[in-house]
Amino acid sequence: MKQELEQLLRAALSRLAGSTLSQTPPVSAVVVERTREAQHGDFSSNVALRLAKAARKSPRELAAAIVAALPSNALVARAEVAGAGFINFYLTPAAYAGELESIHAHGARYGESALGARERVLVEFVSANPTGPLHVGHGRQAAYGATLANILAAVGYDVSREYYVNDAGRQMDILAVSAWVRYLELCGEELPFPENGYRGDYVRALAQDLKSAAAEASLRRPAAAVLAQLPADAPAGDKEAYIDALIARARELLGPAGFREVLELSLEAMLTDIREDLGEFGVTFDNWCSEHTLAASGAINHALAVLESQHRLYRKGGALWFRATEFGDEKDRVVVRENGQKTYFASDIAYHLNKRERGFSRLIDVLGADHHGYVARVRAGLAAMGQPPDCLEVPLIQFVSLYRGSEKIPMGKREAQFVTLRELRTEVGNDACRFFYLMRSHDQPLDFDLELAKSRSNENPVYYIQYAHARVASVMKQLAARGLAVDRAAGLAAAARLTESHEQAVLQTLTRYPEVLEQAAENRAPHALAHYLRELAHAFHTYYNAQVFIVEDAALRNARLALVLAVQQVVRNGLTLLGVSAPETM
RNA sequence: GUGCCCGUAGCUCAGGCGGAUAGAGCAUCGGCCUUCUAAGCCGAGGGUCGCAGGUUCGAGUCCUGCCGGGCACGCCA
Repeated sequence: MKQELEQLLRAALSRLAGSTLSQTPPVSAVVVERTREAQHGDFSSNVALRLAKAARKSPRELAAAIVAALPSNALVARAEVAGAGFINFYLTPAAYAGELESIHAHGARYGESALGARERVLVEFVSANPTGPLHVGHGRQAAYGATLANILAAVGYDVSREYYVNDAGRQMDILAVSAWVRYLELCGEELPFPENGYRGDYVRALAQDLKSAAAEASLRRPAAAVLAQLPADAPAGDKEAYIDALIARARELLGPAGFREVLELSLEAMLTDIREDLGEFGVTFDNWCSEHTLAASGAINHALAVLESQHRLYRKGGALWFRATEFGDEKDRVVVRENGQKTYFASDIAYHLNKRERGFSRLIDVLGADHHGYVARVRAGLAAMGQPPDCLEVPLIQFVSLYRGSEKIPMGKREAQFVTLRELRTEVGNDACRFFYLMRSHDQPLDFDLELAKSRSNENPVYYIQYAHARVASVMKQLAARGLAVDRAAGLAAAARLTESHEQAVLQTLTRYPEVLEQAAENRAPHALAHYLRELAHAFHTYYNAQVFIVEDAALRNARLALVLAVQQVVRNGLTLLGVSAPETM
């Protein structure tokens, strides 16, 4: 509807070009918006106000000329000049009837559009290190990324969802050695647990896995051999030096293959856990991209070669540096350390170059807010490798604080008592969990109240929306119980009977859905959809209380049922994008 | 110190490519179940949009400065 009105305005403007206007204004000047007040019509445009100065006319005068030049259209009952020079559009009943019909015709696909023009977008999200279970912060990133991807796909982007697995580097060694030490404990060895090791219970589970997998305790070594001549651990010594020495010792005692076995098994177990956790949460990926595999394929060397060919690298102090400052970063960055090791940054830019080379024109990285320093660096890297720097977008997801009522739950990785996503989902349920994560803007810190999310009351917005869906289902059951059936065609044909103010309000809200989806996609703002669904549910509940749907008059009854079924359809479509179920009963 | 995010009703937050009288939920107060699910609806009160300037026909929205809060600034991963 909105786009059609914009086209009408553009047509009017080009008719005026050469006379009233010196030239046809740019497409971006033509903006049509929903009105806030019913007395201002259904849609409104401020083009005349924007163009008045250039046209050397008063806004109202120009608006009148534009209105006079508007082609006639079946959607528009009348267009008039109002206020300072706004052009207000009043739609015909047929316009709404047509949109109602469209909802029924498109069903689950209503709201989809071609806005994205099949542009290939890679949405990378979660990408948590596989060194422990996901926590509530990852949950927010998962909900955001999955929903954003759903919405982008709905408006016509060719979307791929990816999880980047940081399975190379020291933190994997630390995980492996943590699991191994727990395994040795299980075998009956007595040795201290490293200060810098991973302490969570899941590491003990990994040790159990190791024990059942390792035939005849083949990975067991005497504690004395493990600990011989190791430096002191914290607090007396350096915990970093200690764990590195312990890793080296493990490699030495188990051999490269044995150590690799421990590492692989731990990694696989963690990834399986993460994959299942996310799967239960309704979050799936098209690709799990392994850093280790990427590095083994030569991607990092390739990226470094590209940088070298552009003369963006230099040596200083034995290390290889990238001239990031030439691309807007605050300092140059090391890509290969003095010891010959490539940095995490090197593999990061290699990964992003790889994304581009796989054919994705737009890269969206969903990251935690604490990663914001990383954005300028990676963008600099992309630019230096000849990629357009604005192809990378990084929505930063602010932190989640958990509350039980008014009491804040302390969190912190170090204390090993941080709340996992699984615990949260188990306690409040997947639906409430996803909705609560999504109802706040992602750049706003989130206070997640467990009591509220669990409450089955009017305080809880999830149920409010789901209830609207279930209520429609209930109406249909009542209908059947009275020996009646819906005649959708008859209802749509009688759409002109939907003249009550509540019916107009429901229609008006329903027809906004495609606009909401496009806006949510363009602003990367899934929460806009959550808010819209609450408004739609409100319009419906109000209507439900004000009017009886199952009336004697068959034409009116079918028209109302067609309207109410359309509400159910749009609620279901929206909830599906949010990853929230749409129940038939509550 | 430098950079990023944020500051809107008692509380939690929408509204941010400038647009007409700033909204919602919760909380508070008052109403509505013999009639399609009351997990619902209707009504009332509640605001210096952090502060000060600027840009213009028009600023919660854009610009500058300040105040306040959060986060980040490694040859860690």
